Amino acid sequence: MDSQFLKKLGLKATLPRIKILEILESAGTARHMSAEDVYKALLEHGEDVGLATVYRVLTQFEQAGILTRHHFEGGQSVFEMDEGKHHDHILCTRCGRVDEFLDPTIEERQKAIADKFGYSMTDHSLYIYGICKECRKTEKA
Amino acid sequence: MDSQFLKKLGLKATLPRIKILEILESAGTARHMSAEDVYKALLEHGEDVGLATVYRVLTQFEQAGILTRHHFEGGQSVFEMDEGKHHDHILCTRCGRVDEFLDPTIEERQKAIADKFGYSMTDHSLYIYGICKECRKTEKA
DNA sequence: AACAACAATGCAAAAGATTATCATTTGTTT
DNA sequence: AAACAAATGATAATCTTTTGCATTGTTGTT
Ligand SMILES: [Mn+2]
Ligand SMILES: [Mn+2]
Ligand SMILES: [Zn+2]
Ligand SMILES: [Zn+2]
Repeated sequence: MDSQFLKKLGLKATLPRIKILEILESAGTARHMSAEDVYKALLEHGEDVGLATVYRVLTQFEQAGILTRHHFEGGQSVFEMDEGKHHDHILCTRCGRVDEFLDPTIEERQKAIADKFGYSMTDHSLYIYGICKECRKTEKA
Repeated sequence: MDSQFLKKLGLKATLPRIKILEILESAGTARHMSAEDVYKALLEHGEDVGLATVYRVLTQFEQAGILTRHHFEGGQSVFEMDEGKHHDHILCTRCGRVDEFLDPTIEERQKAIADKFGYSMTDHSLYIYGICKECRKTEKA
């Protein structure tokens, strides 16, 4: 039960939090969701949760370390459940497709650069933008 | 004269554009400026330019390819004059310090990843966040 | 140098995303 | 079940950026 999971995080097991957790866990392919996305998904499931609450809960989940916030190009923050392993993103600016990758060489180099400049690295963000294979196909017309 | 430069870009040589160009060219250390930063700098120089115009002109300069827009963590876009060579950024989340670097290995790997996933890469953004040496010193107290 | 044509500007309003306020409801503990 | 604190929802507020529109400025032409 998600209630137990929430309590372990020190969060009250409220209905909105349980529902948002369900949405995020069952997101499948559309793992990267904006607050608005989550809000709409809730409405579709017939759940009556305010948008302000969605924002609040997402921020709490982020602080609790169970999800990550990303700043993809163009406005809103997007969130995704943490599946333990860090990864970066490559996305199609045409159709919005998102793929995930982890490149040990890049990770390593980042650390080396931080050291070289005298920074203690706390975080990093890497986004690759491009046009996916599908979109290039469609566009050939 | 900046007027000629602007005309070559197909932009009318208006006072706001000339002044904004001057600000950006002479920014020195504070090369990474938000629209608000540019606006304040103009006011300090006694120039009476509207904030809306600053936003418009910065966007035009970006489209003309003479400056680059970045999305650092936390809010506003920042702009910097293009000095020809692409580079990435490492920044201190404590004091706002920004350093620039270019790592051929990382650039190479990014391209390889795009290929592997079938994307034709159009752009990428890499930010490393951390605490700079100075800030770590101050904080030891 | 004055003119017409059209682009650019400034102000204020609008928009979009996120956060804050506060009365009311809910979860948890007793 | 009662009591207390925490969480919610509706709405207002904030912050950044964009837009609308009347006015002004720039440029090529008389
Ligand atoms: Mn991801
Ligand atoms: Mn730079
Ligand atoms: Zn695509
Ligand atoms: Zn610092």
